[in-house]
Amino acid sequence: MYKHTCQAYSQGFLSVTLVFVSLQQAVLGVLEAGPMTGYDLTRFFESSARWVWSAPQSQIYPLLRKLEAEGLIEGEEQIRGEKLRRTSYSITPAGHRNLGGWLIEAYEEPNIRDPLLLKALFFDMVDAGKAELVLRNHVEELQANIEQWAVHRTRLLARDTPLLQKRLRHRDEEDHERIARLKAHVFDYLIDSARLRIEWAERAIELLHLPATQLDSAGTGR
Amino acid sequence: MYKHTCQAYSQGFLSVTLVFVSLQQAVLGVLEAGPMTGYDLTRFFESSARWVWSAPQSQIYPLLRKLEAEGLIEGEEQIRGEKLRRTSYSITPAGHRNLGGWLIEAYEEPNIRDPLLLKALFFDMVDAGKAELVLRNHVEELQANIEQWAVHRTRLLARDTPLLQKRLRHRDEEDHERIARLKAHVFDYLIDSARLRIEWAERAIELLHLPATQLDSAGTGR
DNA sequence: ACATACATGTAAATGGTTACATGATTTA
DNA sequence: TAAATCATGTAACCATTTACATGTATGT
Repeated sequence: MYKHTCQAYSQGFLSVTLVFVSLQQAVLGVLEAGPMTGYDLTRFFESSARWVWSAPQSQIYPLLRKLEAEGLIEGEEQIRGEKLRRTSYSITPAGHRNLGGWLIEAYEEPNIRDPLLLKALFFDMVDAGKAELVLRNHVEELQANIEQWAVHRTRLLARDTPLLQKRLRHRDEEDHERIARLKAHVFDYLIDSARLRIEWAERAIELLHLPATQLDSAGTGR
Repeated sequence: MYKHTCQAYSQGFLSVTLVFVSLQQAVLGVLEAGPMTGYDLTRFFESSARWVWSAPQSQIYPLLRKLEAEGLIEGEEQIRGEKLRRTSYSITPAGHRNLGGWLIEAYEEPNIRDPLLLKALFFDMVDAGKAELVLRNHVEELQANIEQWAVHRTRLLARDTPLLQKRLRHRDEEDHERIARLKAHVFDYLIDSARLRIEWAERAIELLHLPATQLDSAGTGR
């Protein structure tokens, strides 16, 4: 997220600064499965059932031109029907190297910036019922997300998503199970963290409503 | 995070669009405890032991001028020593209303954009040992964060942070315990979600290294 | 014929990061 | 007297969001 700079190595005077921007890596990672057009990528990043990264259409096309200018992807013009031209992009060897380099770079936590937690910090300033509504809404949203993620997770384990199928075609068969498991595990995290958040929100609702007299007896332990 | 627009109410032709930007609300929320200078706010948002929101100094001063122009905060010039002028800002009644309105507005989940999950999705493309290093680094970082958050949580429960003490001075004594508990509960979440992430990362390391032959027997259940 | 999906583009505004810049006051 | 802290500012750049814009192909 955002721009991170990282001293990749600095020995003597040599010091290379890598800039890593994640939408770029997300696009490279998706294209690693196989060629796609800007339109395909747009649909993928715009909805994609709350995938790990999202981007509006207006970010995709300029990025594709930038990546092509840098030689990380390569476009091939195609004609559909009579006039409709479209460009199918594939990742180049340089793109592969760029992605691989990013993957093994040290990860630095972006700063936490969670608007709901920010609200929760100040919920004592407003009516408990109204604060509760905000939290209940959030719980419902999370529950819907969990269902979508669970479906996606199951499909990954069954190797039943279009992207994964394309990707596995150029990988050794003996690795297929490991690859599917690793990807599904990412959705394990999304599901479990949403569940944790639901539990947290429900406990927060309790705390909002506890009257002063009951507070001293309730547990604070940890 | 970022700009969200929300149809606060639309009856007949009346339609009010609220724009809510969280750094603004974070600053208002902090100033609700009591007046502060730009410098105080800068230190608070720059480090603040991984608080819920962060911002560099370069964002603070322009924001303060903007909030003052909108009448949400009010600056008072002070002189320290002979020449050094500084401005102490307090929240105005309009600022209070703005903050209160934001707090009870519906929360809409920002899109997930988690660079580590993105990396994890593609970890099958690189050497397992190198991917493991990235995850182990992350686990260490999280453990350090947990310690800081745990300290802060304990201090909140003991009503032992400067900001909370300032804040409680203008609140009914019978609410103090509830307020402290609510704020501490936010740090409960930070701590628990970091623990979950650590567990997830450790399981991911296992998955990275499982040889093809072992994979079929290991559990996938859920 | 009309709506929907395919396909690509641009512009303006906001929020965030990094870096540069300057000077006063306090403490060691 | 030098270093650290107090105090405030600006400029350039990047990532993201929202909105506008245009045209083709396909299915009903």
